[in-house]
Amino acid sequence: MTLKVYNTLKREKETFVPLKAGKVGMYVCGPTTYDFIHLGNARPLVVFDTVRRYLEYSGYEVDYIQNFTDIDDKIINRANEVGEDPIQLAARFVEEYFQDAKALNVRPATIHPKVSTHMGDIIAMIRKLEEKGHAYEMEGDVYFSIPSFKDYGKLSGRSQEDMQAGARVEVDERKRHAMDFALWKKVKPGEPSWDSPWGKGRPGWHIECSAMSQKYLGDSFDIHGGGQDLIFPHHENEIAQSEACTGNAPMARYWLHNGFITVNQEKMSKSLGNFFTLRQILKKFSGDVVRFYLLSTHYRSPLDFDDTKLEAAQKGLQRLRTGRRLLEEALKDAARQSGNRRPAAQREKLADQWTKTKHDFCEAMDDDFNTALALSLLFDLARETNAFLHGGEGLGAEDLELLRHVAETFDQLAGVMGIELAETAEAADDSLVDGLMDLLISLRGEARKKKDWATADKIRDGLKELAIIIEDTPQGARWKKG
RNA sequence: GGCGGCAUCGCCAAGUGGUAAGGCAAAGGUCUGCAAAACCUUUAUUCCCCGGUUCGAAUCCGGGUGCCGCCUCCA
Repeated sequence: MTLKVYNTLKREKETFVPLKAGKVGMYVCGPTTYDFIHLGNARPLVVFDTVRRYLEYSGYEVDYIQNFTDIDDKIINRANEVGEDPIQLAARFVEEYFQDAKALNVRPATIHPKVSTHMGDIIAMIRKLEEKGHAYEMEGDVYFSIPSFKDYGKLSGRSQEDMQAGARVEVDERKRHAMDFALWKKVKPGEPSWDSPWGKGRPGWHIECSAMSQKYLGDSFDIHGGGQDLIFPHHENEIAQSEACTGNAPMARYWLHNGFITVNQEKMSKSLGNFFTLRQILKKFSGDVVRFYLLSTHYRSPLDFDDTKLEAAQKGLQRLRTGRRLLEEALKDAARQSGNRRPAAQREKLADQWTKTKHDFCEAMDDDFNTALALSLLFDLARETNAFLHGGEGLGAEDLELLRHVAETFDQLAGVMGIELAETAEAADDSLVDGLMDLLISLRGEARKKKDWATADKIRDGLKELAIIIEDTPQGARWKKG
């Protein structure tokens, strides 16, 4: 099977072929750390973390680089507002970022480079651009010269003429071309600054990604990811800087861009004021519900946000978890393992579904990471597994072996999506709670034997208040955290 | 004005030429003391509209309508 990815550069799906066999170099634009991330920021984190997991599942060794923009106008402005040192403020939100990422089960990148610790690399690249005639200095500022790079516009599909006509920003008169952009900004009073050949100053926004991706992944690498709004100007400018600097093209072979989160069909953004921070959302829903919700739509489609969507995601995820739990109980319940194996037809039906699931899952993910389809396959497998368990009492050795395979597949495939279905060890390992629950359940069992429904229901309702659900089964009552 | 995307059941959503996945919600049934969970059954002759190509289109082409995004910091 071959992986196909939609490449923004070509505007079509292409077969993915890495530069080096068995290895993938991947760069994803990370956040500017001046505040908590919002849900819109969370989407690329989850999407590209899933891309990474699937590449690894497919056997690739992945070098995953995600930067932090820790020097920037927004950071300086925020720092001035709250009276905090900008470098310190940025560092603080880097820490907060890692907490959010962990809640979403987003693994740390191989390397998380920061602008503030790569000044030498950035300055060296600007100098090289200057030497090659792609950059010019004006009174301490350095600009990239658009006309010096003939491919400018190839990612976003604009011609240089289009852009000149469409330029609405106030044009700095000193620039040679309206669209020339800053590589280095001369220091202003009260701003953090670094020494450079052009005097004190700080880097422009785009140069960091060119310098840092080159440092860690080389002149040319496999995948560059980010949100659709970065296509222009950010990624267009990265291409100009990197390819002008090295003379090699392409900077990245595959450009992947995720769609936006919208609220009432409008883009969620800070300027519209319609954003929700991840922290706000995590007060009502767990990180894996948010992750499940984000992956339930293809990554390039827009995704509309509201609570009802997350509630639906929560219930769907719960259904998968229940299926996984019933499976675990069957595997552990010695009483059911009576040796009366199921009819072969029943077993074959489940075995077929199991085989089909593994195959179709890869096919779905190979088709430009179709996580929505991939997740639906887990539902199909869950239904078939539940039906199998529902279809009789005893389980023979062959049945158990099959169920163990199914359980393993559930965990593996859900793991590719970054979702834990099996109860985690830490959640299961609470002997005090277990002991108390055993006691309550046995008391309730005695009440039920005496048909004392009032007492039995009081215990069940009381526990429900504490978010513990009691379910009666022919094998006795069981409980779970709601 | 330039460039791009989207329109599929009440809601979400997959499906790029072969006769509409999946989830949530809803209805009926099995199980249950009642529940819960699970299972079974039902719920789009139809994919924004109008033409066209084709043996055959949600899927391709043309036109229209509506919505959204980028072109300025933004994931």
